[in-house]
Amino acid sequence: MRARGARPVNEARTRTRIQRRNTGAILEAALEVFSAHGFRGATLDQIAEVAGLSKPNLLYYFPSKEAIHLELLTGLLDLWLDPLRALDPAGEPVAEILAYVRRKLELSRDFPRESRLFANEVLQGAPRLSGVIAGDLRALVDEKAGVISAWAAAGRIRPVHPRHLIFSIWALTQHYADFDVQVRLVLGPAEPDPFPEAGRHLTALFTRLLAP
Amino acid sequence: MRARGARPVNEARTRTRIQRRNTGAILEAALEVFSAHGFRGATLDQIAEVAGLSKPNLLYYFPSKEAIHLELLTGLLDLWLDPLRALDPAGEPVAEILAYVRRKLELSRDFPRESRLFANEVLQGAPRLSGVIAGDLRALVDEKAGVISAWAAAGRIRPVHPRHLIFSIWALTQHYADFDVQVRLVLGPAEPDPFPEAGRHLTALFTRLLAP
DNA sequence: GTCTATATTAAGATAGAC
DNA sequence: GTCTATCTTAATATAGAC
Repeated sequence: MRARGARPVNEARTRTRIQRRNTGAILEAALEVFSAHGFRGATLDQIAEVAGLSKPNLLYYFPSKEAIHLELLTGLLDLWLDPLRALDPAGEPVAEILAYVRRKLELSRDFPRESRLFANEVLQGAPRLSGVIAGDLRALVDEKAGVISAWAAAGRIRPVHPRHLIFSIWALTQHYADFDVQVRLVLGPAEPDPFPEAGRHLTALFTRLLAP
Repeated sequence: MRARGARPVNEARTRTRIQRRNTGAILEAALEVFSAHGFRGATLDQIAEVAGLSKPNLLYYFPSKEAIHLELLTGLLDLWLDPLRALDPAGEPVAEILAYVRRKLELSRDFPRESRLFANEVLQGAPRLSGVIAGDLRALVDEKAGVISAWAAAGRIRPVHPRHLIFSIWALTQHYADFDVQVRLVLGPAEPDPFPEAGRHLTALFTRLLAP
């Protein structure tokens, strides 16, 4: 046993490790609860219970409920926009767009809670995201819309409104995360995993829309 | 001036007229507030203020916040499902489906709050709608999926997964209501009304997908 | 039918012991 | 760092006068 205050470096490392574990548990629990009930519908009690911590302990790591929510939203932006960033102007047009669709559908399958977190936020007027949407996201869409327009002008894809094409990709892929409950209830128990069929359907849809 | 209690029939009519006006104002205000903030995020104070009534007066007409919300949801179901019901097996296949798309897009344009009310509900697990979805809605989709399959089998439209086609129509049209804020922020102020362009885009999309 | 006043509960946040 | 206890506010709902 060492004296109190000794080896501050190790102490710091220990604290950091605990902090990381707890911060991670809180964010994971918050994602679960916020995505299922929205910001107002979620309670710190629920998040604390899911995280396995006490409510005051949550507020030791984050200053407020709002701060946890904001941390989640901003932390997820990159994950959410990376597939569009990856659209390569030098690639084969139809293959590039189909790859984007596939990656977005994989996000819906693998990160449905993240999708619903964003959907909740945008649905309620995007109060915390309007800046990013009107800024970074709009700039990115403008850039990629230019790429798509150039492909269409060169006859490498059929003519299409580039921004509405991007909206269509978002709408069609995110639908399988955001409306997951409805999709599964309508398909019924005989089709427990909608994603393989959804992938084939969307591939056909965008191929027929775009292949020259 | 007539004696208290006289002419009960007229009294009743008067009450009924006031009741109708107030009940309508409450539901209109509730739609505004619930669609913008979700069930938990909405407060009776907000609804009362928008309706121009006092909070206790709200609860004179409806037994609870939950009851107002449920009345809205169930009251909107017909409006929401009618376009799919109208899909005519005897019509020209591509025209029928394009008409369905157009009617759904018009619903998004003209009743965006209703769309967001449903979206909020389904997004959060459809706690109050899962019965209808697994029942009436699923039966309706099954029926119309049969029609679409028959059209495809007869070579009158290109082969397509009928249920995922219906999901695609829902996703693409409702996106313009549910993600309206994002659509407008990304398009920017130069394009203040996304719907005309959206209509042309979706017509092209479904024509290329389905026209044999 | 409508209002003021209030009961009751839930939820975000803090104090202070350990 | 973590907990129990508690403060404070806000929100649903009700009582009771008019």
